[in-house]
Amino acid sequence: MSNKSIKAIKGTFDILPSETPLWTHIEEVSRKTFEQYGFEEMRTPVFEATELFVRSIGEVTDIVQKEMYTFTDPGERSLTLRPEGTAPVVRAYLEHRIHVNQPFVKYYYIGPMFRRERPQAGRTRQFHQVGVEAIGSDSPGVDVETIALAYRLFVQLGIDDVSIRLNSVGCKPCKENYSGLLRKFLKPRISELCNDCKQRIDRNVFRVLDCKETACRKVVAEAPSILDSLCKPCSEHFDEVCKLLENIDVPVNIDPRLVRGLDYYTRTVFELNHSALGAKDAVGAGGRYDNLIEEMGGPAKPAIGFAIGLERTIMILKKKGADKVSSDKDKVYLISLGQYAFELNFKLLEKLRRCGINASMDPEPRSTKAQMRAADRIGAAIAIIRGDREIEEGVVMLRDMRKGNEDTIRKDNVIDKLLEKLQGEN
RNA sequence: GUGGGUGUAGCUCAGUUGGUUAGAGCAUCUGACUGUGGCUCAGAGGGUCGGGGGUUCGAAUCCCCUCACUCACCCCA
Repeated sequence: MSNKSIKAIKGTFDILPSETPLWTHIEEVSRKTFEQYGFEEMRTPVFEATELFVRSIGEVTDIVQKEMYTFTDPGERSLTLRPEGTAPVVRAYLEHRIHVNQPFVKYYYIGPMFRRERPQAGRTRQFHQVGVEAIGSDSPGVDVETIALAYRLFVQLGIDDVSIRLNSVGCKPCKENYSGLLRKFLKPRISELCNDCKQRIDRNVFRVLDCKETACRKVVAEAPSILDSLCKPCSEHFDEVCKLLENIDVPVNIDPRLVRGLDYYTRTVFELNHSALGAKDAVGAGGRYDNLIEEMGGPAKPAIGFAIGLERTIMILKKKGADKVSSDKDKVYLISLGQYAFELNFKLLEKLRRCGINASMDPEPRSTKAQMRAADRIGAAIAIIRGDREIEEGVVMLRDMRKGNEDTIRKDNVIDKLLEKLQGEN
């Protein structure tokens, strides 16, 4: 390929018509499932003030430090393409003062996110997420509803073998206590840890728990559990979450080593994993963020949410061979033998479309064979064939492309006959 | 940011120790079938062999540089 041609930029990709039905299917299933659970759609801009993400995600996180698409607009404002969906929703929630008359709200969003990472399987620079945020309650029931929804969504998509990891990182004091304990535990064993983890002890201790190096895992296996460091309210909250989850048969594995990358998480955190994805196998994740809204200058409103990655969901569906979605409405193809027939068909084409029938025809009257092939290729249910013979008799021929039989009918009855046939099949 | 791998037709890929007009399958178009798709058969179109430089009588093949893509690590969904 010539390197002069303009190509989609690294980490982005086109979704061609052969793939769009799968994407719209996932979006439709998501919308339907979210609305069953009482969530409403929120749409926010794809770019925001940079400050929004710096404050919410956390200044020292990798996302903010090196992965954001940040630019200065001609008005000298620093803007950033959203790297995740929670902060914008929270911003909109506060900006419209929704808490004033709606103490508890449930939102969902669907759309592209942007992070400048090195692309690889299941990770692109423009990627797509669907997610939810439930704002205004710290009831364990909301945690459970949210986790159940995440699980349900995958089941609805035909993925019933996700595994769910669940943990609680506690409230702020719990987190601080535990990070102290963990440091105290790790410092004497620092020589046993990998180089990355040696630095993590000071920068972000929790991440040591997540390390995949076997040496680190060995050390971590004996580390104190965060669940033992929770304060009484956090501990009771977590127990209640676990109990309720059991009641409704959502399978979770409690994993005291589960931590999240974003700073704002508190208490319940969870991750949905699938074996088809390999080492980094998260397809969805979320958790509580009880302090974020207050930290963003709003009222003290506890909240919880999650997001799932669509590219990864599609990877799973493809590996399962479940990525073929049923085709839409039946189509009709008009075949013209000769110029005059072509003109008559062109008139009929528009009439059919006005009746709500999906109809198309060749842009020019080619050979019968070529037009038949075209009809076959688009998967037409019915071909309307018209040539000099039919014109002379005032009829058209309807060919059922699946059965292979043909009917000759009067041209004035075409639409009624078509509607009848198409309806009979659907 | 780090480390591997791969670049030949729209797609998937062959291409021998360097050898002259660069191949196959799929896809597309045309025909066999002068008005009928899927199957079969025949034919056609489609390539600056990623780019640049070097070695050589001769380079897709060997050397150097470069670009792109890809997988993994880091981190995240």
